[in-house]
Amino acid sequence: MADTHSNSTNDSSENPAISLDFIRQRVTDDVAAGKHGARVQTRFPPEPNGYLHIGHAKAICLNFGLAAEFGGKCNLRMDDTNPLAEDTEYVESIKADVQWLGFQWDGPVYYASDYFPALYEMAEKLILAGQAYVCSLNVEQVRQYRGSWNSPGRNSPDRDRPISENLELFRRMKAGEFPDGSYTLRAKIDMAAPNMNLRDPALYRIRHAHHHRTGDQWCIYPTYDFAHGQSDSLEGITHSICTLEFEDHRPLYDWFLEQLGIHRPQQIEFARLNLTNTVMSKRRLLELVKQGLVAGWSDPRMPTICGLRRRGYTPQALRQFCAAIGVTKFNSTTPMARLEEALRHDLNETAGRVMAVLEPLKVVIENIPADQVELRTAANHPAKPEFGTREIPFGREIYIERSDFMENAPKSFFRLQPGGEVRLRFAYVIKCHEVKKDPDTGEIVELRCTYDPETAGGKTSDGRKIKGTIHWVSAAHAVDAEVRLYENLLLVESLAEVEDGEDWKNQLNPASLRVLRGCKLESSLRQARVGQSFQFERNGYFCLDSEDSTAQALVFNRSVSLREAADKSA
RNA sequence: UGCCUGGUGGUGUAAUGGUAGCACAGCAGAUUUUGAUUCUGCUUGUCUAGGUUCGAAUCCUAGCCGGGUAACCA
Repeated sequence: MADTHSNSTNDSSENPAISLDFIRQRVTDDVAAGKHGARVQTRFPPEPNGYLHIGHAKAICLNFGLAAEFGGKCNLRMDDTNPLAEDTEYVESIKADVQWLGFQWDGPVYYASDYFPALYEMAEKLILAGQAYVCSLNVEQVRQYRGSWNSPGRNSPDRDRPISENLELFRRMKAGEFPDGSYTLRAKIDMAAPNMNLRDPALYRIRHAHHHRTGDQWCIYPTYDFAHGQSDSLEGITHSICTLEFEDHRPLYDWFLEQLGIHRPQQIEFARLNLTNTVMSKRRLLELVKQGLVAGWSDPRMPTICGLRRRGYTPQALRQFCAAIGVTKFNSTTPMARLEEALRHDLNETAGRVMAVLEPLKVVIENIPADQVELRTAANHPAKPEFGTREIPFGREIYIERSDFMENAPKSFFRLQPGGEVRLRFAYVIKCHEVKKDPDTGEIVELRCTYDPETAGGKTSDGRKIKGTIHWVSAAHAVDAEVRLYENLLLVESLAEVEDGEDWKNQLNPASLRVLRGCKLESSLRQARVGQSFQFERNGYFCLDSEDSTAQALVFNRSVSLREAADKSA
């Protein structure tokens, strides 16, 4: 997929830091020591059972970034050892998301399933070496035999099965002679090991299931532990980076490679990303999608890569964010505001400015004839002349934001009020002298104003100060559109605050999506393309919705609001 | 309760025995035709207790607190 964001990039903040994080430090040391022939090869190994999210982006930036910085390579490998959960739909989305983020894997996409034959051979090798056996215990029995943290486990009654019998049974498992769950192949390590992962872990289980790539070729599938390290090894990975929960698996990862006598990558664990006010677990994300609580994986409220993309996040902003949060082993939580700030930082530099009125209030400028239209020149970026200018029509009837007018305004309010003046951005100063209301509801329906012809461009001829400047759109030229405003998905910062037994979905923010219809946009927005970001002046950064917008019915998403001064009135 | 692992301002993250810095947030001010941006300044921190050392966030000991971990998930 192409980088659909046409705005120019600004990756200056992605320059290599002066200080290295602990992983980069370690890789630096390894290279200096000539380990693995001073070669650096990483991999990003997602399981294709869901869509990638911002947490994966951290891992992607780390793995691909590391490879790039050390002149190495990074593979993309689908960790597809569980046919029950995986699907090609996910494979395709993962590839698209990685590329959109701006990374390209080395060579073809790899699959753990490509190694099923090799893995099978390794399993037989372990059986022959007396280090693996076929066990007939069921799930419940295995749990009981495993013991607990305080008590050692007991050996399986099948632990001392003769090698020849193990081999025969394993081959029959492969041949499909047994039903699911009837046998497993287990490593023979130590049922009293303090590390539970070493208490004879399962290597293979029987699953008469259709695999998204190997079809019905196999009915036994390797477990994560048996597949991951060896896959790394087969690909010549030097540094196998994963998240903290795999720390306890490292001894097992190393054990397999040592027993098999094959290339030994170094597993290094880092803390996964936690973000406030959102959900990140695949299970919960899937729950939102399945229950229709969001409009699919790409709902702009989702922390998925495709959701963020549709929301208007740029690859640059995401990469900058990942670089800024750093890599450690400390279990931290990053405020959502930090992510939003990364987007603003990028878009402030790259997004062209336009005017759009989200909640329109009609203003009639009485001293302009009905048929008069004047073109005003507007800068496309206040600080970047190279963005050029555009002509915007100005006439008798315009729309301004309802919130930019107040009848009984406090002193701190410096936009439009009865008898007061305000500057129309790029146009003239207007003065309000009449407020028209709906006789029944009392709602303000129209403002009658006059403009000062001596204030072309907004500068007064007599030197009087005009404090407020508001945006506006010519009523005769405005384009109607739907605009979607987004807020945090969750009301609470963390789901840890949810009490046991309570449905976490009670914490979903009812205001996470607010749809505004009949918004009045500057006509240039008709030419907006998917992937292009704009700043609607004073309102925030917006982009065309990639799924629901049509030429007849434009739909814009607010990517992120502008920062607002704390004391802003009204 | 075992094992693994971590603890630096409000939130993150540097300092690799030698001035505790940076970012985000917050506060105050300047500039501003976006209450944006930009710029300036400020507040707030080494989990605790001992020890080693001329000198400790860093090394040692003990404690305290947090996270992970007992799928035929990954």
